[in-house]
Amino acid sequence: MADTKQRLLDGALLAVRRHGIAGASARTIAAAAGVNQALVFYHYGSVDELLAAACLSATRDRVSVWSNEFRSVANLRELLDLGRRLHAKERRHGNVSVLAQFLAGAQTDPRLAEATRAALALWTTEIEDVLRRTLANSPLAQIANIPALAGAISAAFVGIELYEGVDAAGAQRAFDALDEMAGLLELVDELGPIATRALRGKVTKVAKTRR
Amino acid sequence: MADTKQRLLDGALLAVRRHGIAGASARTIAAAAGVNQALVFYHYGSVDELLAAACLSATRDRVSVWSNEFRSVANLRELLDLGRRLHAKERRHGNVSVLAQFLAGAQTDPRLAEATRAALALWTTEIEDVLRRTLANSPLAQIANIPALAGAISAAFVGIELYEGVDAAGAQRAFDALDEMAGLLELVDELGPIATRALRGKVTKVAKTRR
DNA sequence: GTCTATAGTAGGATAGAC
DNA sequence: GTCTATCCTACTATAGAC
Repeated sequence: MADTKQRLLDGALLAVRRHGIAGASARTIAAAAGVNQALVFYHYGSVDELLAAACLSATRDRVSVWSNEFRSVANLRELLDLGRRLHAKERRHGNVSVLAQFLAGAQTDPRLAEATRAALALWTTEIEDVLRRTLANSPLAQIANIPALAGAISAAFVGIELYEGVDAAGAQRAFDALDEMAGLLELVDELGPIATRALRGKVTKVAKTRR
Repeated sequence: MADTKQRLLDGALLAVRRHGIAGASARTIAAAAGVNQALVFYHYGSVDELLAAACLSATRDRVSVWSNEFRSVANLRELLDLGRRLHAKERRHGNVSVLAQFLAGAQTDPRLAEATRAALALWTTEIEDVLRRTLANSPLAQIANIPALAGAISAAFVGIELYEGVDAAGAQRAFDALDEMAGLLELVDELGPIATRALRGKVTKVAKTRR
């Protein structure tokens, strides 16, 4: 059945959630999936291959769930707020630190690295679209490299996810701190026409010297 | 000898660098340290315990190496520049992704979690001092929770480290993007007395409503 | 496609000689 | 303190019955 392949994908994620990437073996995965251990190799050839497939498939699922929310984000603060809701909800379902686990495992496993890079790119693309849209009329757009900034945001988010695993309260405070920073950017935006024009002028100057 | 305990600490790091946290076994560690495998258990009781000790000891070493540099940082941009130099140099010595590896392993291992939290706190404290010093005269200080912001910065840094493992060019671009953001903050700082006063006023207002 | 059985390997941990 | 030898467990992967 095609059902078994799917169960193995789900089982792989469950095993990573429960035991970390290090403890996700053919046996723990099969147990979590409720299928026979040999089927891992029959359907996917190796544990690594299954993990890579699970990483991509799961990320595709989650991104598509949040895709509409990303589309409705109107400014940086809302993006941060979405990030926070996403963090909270996905964590409750245990879907969060999984990507971070894959990322860690990818450091020493090329096959996993390829899949993880692709999975992260799915999130980054969503953020990129938001930035392009929300920064369209901002001086920031002139100075910022949007895809690069999107990558930085994704990476930072993953870092805070990992941080949460060792210091939950600290991670919560970190999100608060980013809220404060976003609030500051908002204040800059509301400074009034004179200051805004001055800032825009400076930014344009800097942007020129960069080219 | 006390020498053997040290060799095991070094071997543990070497093993994590080479094989990731998942591949750091008593055997690979002992091989990297050039000592007998049984000594892991004689000196540290278990592999986890050795890894925890290695994480703390190594972080203490690295932090003390960079401590003077942290002390000479005068503004946010210099902090970012230090972060970049730190990233480059430590990575060349392979000392970088180690903390990220520990952090990933810590997600499913309480003993490792404790040590990793403490190790990360060593870096965070350094950053906290820098922020407190450099933001002393900035409107930012009123609005920002300095320890929380330091935590966010540490976590984000670790995230970019992990990101580098799957997409080196992307990580490089992420640093560039953060440079651009720091540049923007600098521009805001240089806006001139009128705009600065306006911003300061707004910030004070916001800060009040928060209390 | 799915199962059992098993070969072969690697790892955690300990006992006991030196 | 350090070594060899070893036990036991868990893992990857495959062969072969059904």
